[in-house]
Amino acid sequence: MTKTADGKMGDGKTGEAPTMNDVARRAGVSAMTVSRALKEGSHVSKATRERITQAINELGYVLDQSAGSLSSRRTGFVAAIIPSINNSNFSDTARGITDALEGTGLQLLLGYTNYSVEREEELIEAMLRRRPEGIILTGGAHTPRGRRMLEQAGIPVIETWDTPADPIDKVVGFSNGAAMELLVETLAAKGYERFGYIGGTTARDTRGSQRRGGFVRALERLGLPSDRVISFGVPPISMEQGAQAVVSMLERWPDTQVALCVSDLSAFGALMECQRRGMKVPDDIAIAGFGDYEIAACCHPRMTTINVDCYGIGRQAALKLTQTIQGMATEEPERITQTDFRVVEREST
Amino acid sequence: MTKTADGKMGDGKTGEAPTMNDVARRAGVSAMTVSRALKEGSHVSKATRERITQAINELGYVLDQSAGSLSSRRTGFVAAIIPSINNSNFSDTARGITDALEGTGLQLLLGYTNYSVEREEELIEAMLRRRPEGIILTGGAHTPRGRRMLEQAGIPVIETWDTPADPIDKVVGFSNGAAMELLVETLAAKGYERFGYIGGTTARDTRGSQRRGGFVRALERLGLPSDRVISFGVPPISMEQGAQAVVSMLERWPDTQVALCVSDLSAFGALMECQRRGMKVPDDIAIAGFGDYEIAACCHPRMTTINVDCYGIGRQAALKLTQTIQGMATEEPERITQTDFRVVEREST
DNA sequence: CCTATTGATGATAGCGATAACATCACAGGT
DNA sequence: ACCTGTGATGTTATCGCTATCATCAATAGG
Repeated sequence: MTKTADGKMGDGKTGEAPTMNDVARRAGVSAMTVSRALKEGSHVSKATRERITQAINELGYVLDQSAGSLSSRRTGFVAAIIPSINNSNFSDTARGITDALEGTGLQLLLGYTNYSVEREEELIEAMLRRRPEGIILTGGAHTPRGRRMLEQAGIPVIETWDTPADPIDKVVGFSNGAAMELLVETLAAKGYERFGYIGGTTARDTRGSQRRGGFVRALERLGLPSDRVISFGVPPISMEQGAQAVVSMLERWPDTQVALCVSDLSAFGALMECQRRGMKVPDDIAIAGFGDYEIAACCHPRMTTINVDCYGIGRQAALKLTQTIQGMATEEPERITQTDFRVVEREST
Repeated sequence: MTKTADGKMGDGKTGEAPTMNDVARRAGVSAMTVSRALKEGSHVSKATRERITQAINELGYVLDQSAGSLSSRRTGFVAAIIPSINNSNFSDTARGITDALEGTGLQLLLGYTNYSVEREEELIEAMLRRRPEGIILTGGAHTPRGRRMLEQAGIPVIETWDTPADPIDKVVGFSNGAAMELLVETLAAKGYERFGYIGGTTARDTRGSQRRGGFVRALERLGLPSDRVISFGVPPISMEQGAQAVVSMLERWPDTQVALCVSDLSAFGALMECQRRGMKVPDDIAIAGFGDYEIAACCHPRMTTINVDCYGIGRQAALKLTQTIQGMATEEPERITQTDFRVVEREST
């Protein structure tokens, strides 16, 4: 309950929210001056600024940015679309984006697709309606219409988490296939020969498919059998599904020496299930994941996995975006940025 | 590369994005009719609608919603502020919100505070600048200015994940203290007597503090010692910190029978650390968490915890919001909604 | 056949801010 | 004293859309 002496009621439930004009009138200046006072680096005298600040506080005024952006033709939005908000790899990327946007005056508009390109298309349109100044996507697989909208939007587009063959604009990512190949090679060098793979069904999860592709390629190159592939559950596959999948795998190919999983989550599920069945990891079976989630470093035994710079992907994507937006001053940033990945060998292999 | 015959270039890189007037001209109607054609439930003849749709496709037009909302005084935004986007409990809530918003034409504007009320205040202001039609917060602890802004915003405010003593407007949550009390009682009934608690330092994480409060209260009521409290690390505490904390606990109070943790994540870290040290859970020490994360159901041994309806909190909050926004038609929804929680007894206790 | 109702469309006037230009006062340099 | 530059402020004209009212035709009811 604020108490005010003026005509309007002061309990915060004023019929209409105050506008910049209300502030201007109260401070005895023009609206333009208020606008200036609210923007850094504008010339407003100290005394005036104080009167305006006071008026703003008295009225409880909050700038209306949608009105402002219509006029200034800058919305201050950056859109980002990730497959899932619940997957800590992608939420790390979202964090990286937000953090890199901090202080730029740009705000993140976040959406998630549930790994569906159709949903992605809807989201692209919904975001584009808000006129973001740039857009960050996960992966390079889009519907034709989605892609067309992106191309025509006239804003920088950054595809991440992948290295599309035919990128729309800019890219910050890595080859999921190559990463998995590296993991296979590393483990093969340790003497493992009978590899199994656990992943989700079908191609909805493009990164998952690419990892499986890398698995097969690497084994073929090494002359090892590459057919022990379990596809289980709709991506993203859960811990529980990882547990079930490893059971299937052990039934079909009981002599499997090492199970590679599409992500640490399914790998963890598999690991726990093996322990539940009294198997020793890595002695009876080795297990490795992908993503280097928190859990991989903490579980027992600690999990071998591929570390991916999720946060860095987000940061770099946002950086590239802001450079391009404010850009022109400095050089245009590189179109393609390859991010690092590395095998983290731990106790599970 | 679209090919067009008109003056403008057709490769999607037209200097200026087309506006509704461009569409109108091309379709031979007024802008108003285009606007109607883009809105469901407006009277536009089939033939006209088709011509407009075609013009839109040819031009690659996308509605500018910021302009629209200025005019219609409805932004179509709902703001939500959560402590962390990386915590699956809260991202579940965010999912619940998004899902409940689906089809309402409302879009989520998501921000996270990193458990800082100062950051929350900044976020509240940033979001309010976008004129959301409602706002969903986590917890009932805000800065005075943050609270004032919320009260004056003139939009429905929903506080979640908690039951504030003095709510701003509406609430969807549960008592974190009561939930922890229930857990203590349940375990005490099984015969445990020497309880320890692992949580983060200080009050930044209000829900964490309340859980600890419930722990102490319940034990006092039962006449059991309530001083075995380890505060370790800045909230939210990680798996790794949980592991370290349980070590401290065992050093100080080696005969602790059961360790309750502020969340499943720290509980999991503790569980793994105990196994690493060759302790049997629950025989040598029992462990329980809070939140019923995916990991609790999947680890070995499976973890006893408190299940909280994270997704439902989000869903119900968003539902309450949309009801209030479109509202008036039906009854105003209840101000306070208590959500369920329950003890899930598993193998770790 | 006349009025009432509904559907389809257009014209006009903002929504609340800011860009761009216009003033005016004043400080310095000469 | 004169010119110039700059800081402080105001005025005007949009930004791209939609609310609202107005118009006119077609349909329905009696």
